[in-house]
Amino acid sequence: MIKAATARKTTPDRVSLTPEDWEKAALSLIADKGVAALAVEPLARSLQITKGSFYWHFPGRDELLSSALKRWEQQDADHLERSLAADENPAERLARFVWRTTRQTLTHRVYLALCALPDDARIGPVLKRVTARRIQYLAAAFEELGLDTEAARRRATLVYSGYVGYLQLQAQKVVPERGDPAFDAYVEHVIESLITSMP
Amino acid sequence: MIKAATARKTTPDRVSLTPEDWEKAALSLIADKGVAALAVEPLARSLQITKGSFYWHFPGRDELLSSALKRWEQQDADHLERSLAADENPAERLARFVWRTTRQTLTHRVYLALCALPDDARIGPVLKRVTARRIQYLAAAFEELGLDTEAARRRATLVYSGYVGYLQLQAQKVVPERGDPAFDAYVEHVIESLITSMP
DNA sequence: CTGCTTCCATACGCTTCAGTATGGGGGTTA
DNA sequence: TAACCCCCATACTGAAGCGTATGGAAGCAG
Repeated sequence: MIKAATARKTTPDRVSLTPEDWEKAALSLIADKGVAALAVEPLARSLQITKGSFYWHFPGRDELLSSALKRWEQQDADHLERSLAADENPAERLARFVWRTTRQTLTHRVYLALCALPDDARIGPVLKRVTARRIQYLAAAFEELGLDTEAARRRATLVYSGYVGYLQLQAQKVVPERGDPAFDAYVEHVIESLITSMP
Repeated sequence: MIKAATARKTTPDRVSLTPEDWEKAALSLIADKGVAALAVEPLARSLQITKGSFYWHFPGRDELLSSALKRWEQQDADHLERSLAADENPAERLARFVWRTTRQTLTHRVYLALCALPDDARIGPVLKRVTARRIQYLAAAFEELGLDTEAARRRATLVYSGYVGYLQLQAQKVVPERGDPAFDAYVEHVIESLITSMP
């Protein structure tokens, strides 16, 4: 019908969408509305385009989800990598890690959304790998601080549980968000209780 | 068409379903497959019955969800009530509380499922009330132990975050389950780190 | 026996989304 | 300019699920 309206561009110089565009849009949608809301047609609408485009780039919904998760996992692994590269002392690194988790909100919201469907065949393995990697990172730092392997793992699990749990509580809006002074006080409390006070 | 097959009864002596039956079945389904899986027709099938029954007892899906959540919340509040009634000393009560959370798996699985949709208009308020109640319970105990109001609240938040986070990690199967000796060791570690070691 | 209420079966229309089929516009290449 | 390929639009089919309409069986009241 009307063709003149097709000159619309979200990013100024892109005329055709790439798989990467779809994957990033998918991750945004997941972060925002959850994995269940990841449907082809609504996503296409949000990109001002039709399904025809999608099914040219991807075989189906599952492949989009898998690709998006793969991208997300890679990104998360890179973050950890860079954290390890900074060779501060372990306590400093842990404290920094905790503080850093209070930023990068998109990654966390995706993580939170994925936590909702740990039994999904496509989500479960990715989620498990990411979680295991993060806990392993924490455990290694605690071990450097002098704890034996098992104690370090327990402590790492506790710290990480605290992180995941707090994400949930934030989503429920029962705890202060970043920006609130009470939030900073809480993070200090966590670091004090679980990191600084090492025997 | 065929009418002779209608003499089916799941529980031997029940001839007609009650709203309570539907609500309990709904909670089981939520605990098992999540809130998104709560659909009228599948639920009816699992009860060996048709939609016609459901829409006689409930106006619609939303009302079933609301009723089921109401029942769940009441049940949870009762549990807390009984916990408070036992007038042990606060430290003992906290330790018992932590240990008790390792049982009542259905309640926890429902809680976990609800955590996945904190923004839902029907789920959010219920979830928020339950969470706030539990944290308040913990904070009160910590205050009895001598912490000032804010410190008690921070500590309670940390303990509760640890609980919620561990639920998530269990769902991901990256941490030991109840029954595993490592699980007991971990719970002991939590109690030791966050409760016993009070200044 | 009649009539009324309770509880459920069956059949229908409506909506949303997955996936397919097919065609066409626009740029590139020869 | 003619052929071709990339990218997308449009128009289907089919599966699920929500909610509605209606009828029927079984029990109880009178």
